[in-house]
Amino acid sequence: MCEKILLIDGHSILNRAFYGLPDLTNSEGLHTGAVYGFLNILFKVLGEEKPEYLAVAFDRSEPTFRHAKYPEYKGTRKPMPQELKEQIPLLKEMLEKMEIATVSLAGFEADDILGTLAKKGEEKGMDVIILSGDRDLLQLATKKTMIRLPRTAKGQTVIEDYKEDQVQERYLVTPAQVIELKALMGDAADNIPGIPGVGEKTATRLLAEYGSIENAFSHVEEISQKRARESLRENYQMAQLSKELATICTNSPIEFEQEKFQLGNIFTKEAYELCRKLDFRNFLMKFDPAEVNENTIEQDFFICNDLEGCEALFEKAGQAEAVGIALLWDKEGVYGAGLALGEDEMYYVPVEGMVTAAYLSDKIGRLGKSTTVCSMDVKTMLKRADLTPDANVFDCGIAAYLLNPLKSTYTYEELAKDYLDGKLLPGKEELLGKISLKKAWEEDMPELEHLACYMAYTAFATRAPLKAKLQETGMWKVYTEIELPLVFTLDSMEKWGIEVKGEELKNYGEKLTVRIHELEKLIWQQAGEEFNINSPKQLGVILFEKMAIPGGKKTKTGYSTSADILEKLASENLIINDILEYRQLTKLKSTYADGLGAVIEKDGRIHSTFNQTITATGRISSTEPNLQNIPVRMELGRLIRKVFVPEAGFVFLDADYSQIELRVLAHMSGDEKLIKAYREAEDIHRLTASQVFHIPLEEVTPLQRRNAKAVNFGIVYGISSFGLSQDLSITRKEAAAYIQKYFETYPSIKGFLDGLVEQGKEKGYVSTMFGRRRPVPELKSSNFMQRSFGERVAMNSPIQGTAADIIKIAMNRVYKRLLDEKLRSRLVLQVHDELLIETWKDEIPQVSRILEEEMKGAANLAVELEVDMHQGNNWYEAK
DNA sequence: ACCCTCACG
DNA sequence: ACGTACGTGAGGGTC
Repeated sequence: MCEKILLIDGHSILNRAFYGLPDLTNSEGLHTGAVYGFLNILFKVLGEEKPEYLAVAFDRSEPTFRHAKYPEYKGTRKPMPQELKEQIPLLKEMLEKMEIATVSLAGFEADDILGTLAKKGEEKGMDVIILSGDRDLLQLATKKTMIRLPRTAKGQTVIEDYKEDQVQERYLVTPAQVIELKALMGDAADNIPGIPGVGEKTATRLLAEYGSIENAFSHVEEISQKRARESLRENYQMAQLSKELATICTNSPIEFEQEKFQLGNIFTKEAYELCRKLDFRNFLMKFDPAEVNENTIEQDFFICNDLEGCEALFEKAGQAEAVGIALLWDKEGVYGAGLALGEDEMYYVPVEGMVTAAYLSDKIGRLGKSTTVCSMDVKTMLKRADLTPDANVFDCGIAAYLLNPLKSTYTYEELAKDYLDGKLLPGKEELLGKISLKKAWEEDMPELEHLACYMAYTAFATRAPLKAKLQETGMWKVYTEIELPLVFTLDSMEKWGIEVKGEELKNYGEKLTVRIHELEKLIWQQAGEEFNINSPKQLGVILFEKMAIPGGKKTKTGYSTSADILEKLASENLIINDILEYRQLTKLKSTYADGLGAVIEKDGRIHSTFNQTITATGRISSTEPNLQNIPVRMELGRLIRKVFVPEAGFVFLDADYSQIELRVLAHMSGDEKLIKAYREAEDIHRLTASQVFHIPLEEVTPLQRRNAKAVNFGIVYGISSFGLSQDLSITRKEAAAYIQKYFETYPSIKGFLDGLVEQGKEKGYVSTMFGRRRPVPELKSSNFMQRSFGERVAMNSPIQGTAADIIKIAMNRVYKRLLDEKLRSRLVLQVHDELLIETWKDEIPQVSRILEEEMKGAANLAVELEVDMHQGNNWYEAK
């Protein structure tokens, strides 16, 4: 086997990555997408080729010998975008840290360096691989030099390989003739003119017949095509110059520094740190942990796998002031636990022999009574650890969420980076990759021990800085009095779940299917062809091209077919109504009938997950399935609620706050008139209409009420005349007039909202009544749209967030009272302003009282918090 | 993986 | 001139 050298065309591959892939930015806002793409392809090719030598060539900014011959060379290039430009030094830094040789030479392009090194490599008897995005390089292909050209096909990167023979096969010319081809055809990118009137076809034919431009010229009279013949005659000199320009120099004055090109370990500690900094998580696992880990935490990891040892360990842990705990489990089993007794004392306890899942559950439960159990995610741990609501726990994920609710994940390695002076720990993905916990456990992988210990370590070590920051920011109370107790409340709701009648759900779905098929036929009939109605793309073409319904474009990718657009066209086009009904029914079928049916568990109940660290405002969210968006507005959809039923002997009590956000607004703004309105009014929207339009309450028309209601909503969302005009289908001017009248009617509201924006700009965040913060970085944006968004967010978040705080407080109190008063009734759902309690029939009066007292009493506002309550034998009836 | 659409508050 | 209401999650289509 020959030795092999890989030569890379640096700029060309970087360019390709930049234009071919979505841009990325790291947490500091650096553009990194092109560097990421470059490394991706580098790793791929290194894996395939396994070369002994490697060099990356770059162009330089100085003029080259080609400019001396032809000053217009590359003269029409567009300037490189800043986002790409700034990635060049970044790539060079990365290559340097990977100890990969980079080569450049004043007066020469990267191509010339590649050509020269390829030739020298061959002379040394090596196989040569050239990686570039530029087809011009094909002229360098030989029997021993292969050109590899990556391209994107169907979202996947595939590499075309060319040795001498493949060039001939694909382009019907020899590598040397690639130069002639380019000279004949010209190259717009390099500003090489070529022969006008000669394209790829003619050029290839000329070369097949005459071999070269010179020979073609000497037989110019024989060329049958008139245009080509005359053009070649006229432009022969230019063609010769083009040929010179297109020829890659293979004897540039560059050394073949064999030693420097030698490929060593590219996965150095320095490169690792840069990958970290750039958030290239996918690459981190390529590095050898032993090599890159500067921290010596792993020295302090111990395994404890016998019962006696565990007894002693938990005994000692129970006496510590706090312990970090990480419980490793998934649906298939419990695998072990990590314990941190100090920053330099971590233990891994695998489930094994006498140390069972139940043993760990019990031991962790006991720790909750004697010490503070710190965890990255307490609620998840509660599913397999016997901790009661009175346990002492610290939840690092929730603490970090409060400190910055805009992050999408709160993993231990992120928390270590953010709260332990930038400490770099390997994350789960990096340790285990795609390997499941179960597999790692079965095979006794050391990475599982490391995962458990790092997680426990982080939980332990971040507690103090997180607590300090929460106190500094005034959020310690929100944390201890709202969020932490809520962990237990939500855990209980998840565990109870809610019964769903699977059979009825199936019947409902089948009824939908019948009508869906009818509609499908009707729609196809009217369209005159069969097509996928679910495809907005196909539907757009059918409606707005084939049927030529006037409606026009909206989105970047094609026509908008959303319901609000279609509804405007419905009156004149019968097909539209059928499409709208079809859409409605397929939604009900796929998301609800089928979707919910698929997640009913063996106990006949659905156990959703309530996420506490997702939203920017402080609300909770619900997933797998989402039980916070079960249909209610349309009757047909609302019927789904009939399949949600209480267990035998129970009924549902459903309690919801009446206009909680508007009441919060009244309180926070202190607007006397709005507060007074709430004290008097039965129907706030009607009263708003009466006051805004200066008409007696009795004379308010339904339309006026509807408009006033929309304005009330708009205010809460961070009003804009455009948004309101869209909602009400009125002009912006009219919308602006409504808003102005509203602000005149309730004068303190405007001042309050402006104050929120002002505060957001000044402090960088806005706050709820209880001190929960939301950062609003958009307010500093130079982009108008972004800034406007920031302003609306600044106005909305304190209102939405305060309402979220209030219902969370109410939930905790309701949950506590149900426990304290030893009731069988249980909280099962929260839908932002609504609580659903599965109520033991004998307890109905008591639970009603509890709900009313705790919901109304959750906050003391200048206006009453009003609660509507209903009872029923299913969720439909209880609304 | 991303967009569109639509369900809820 | 920009081109939007605030906050979510899920399913289907497309590339």
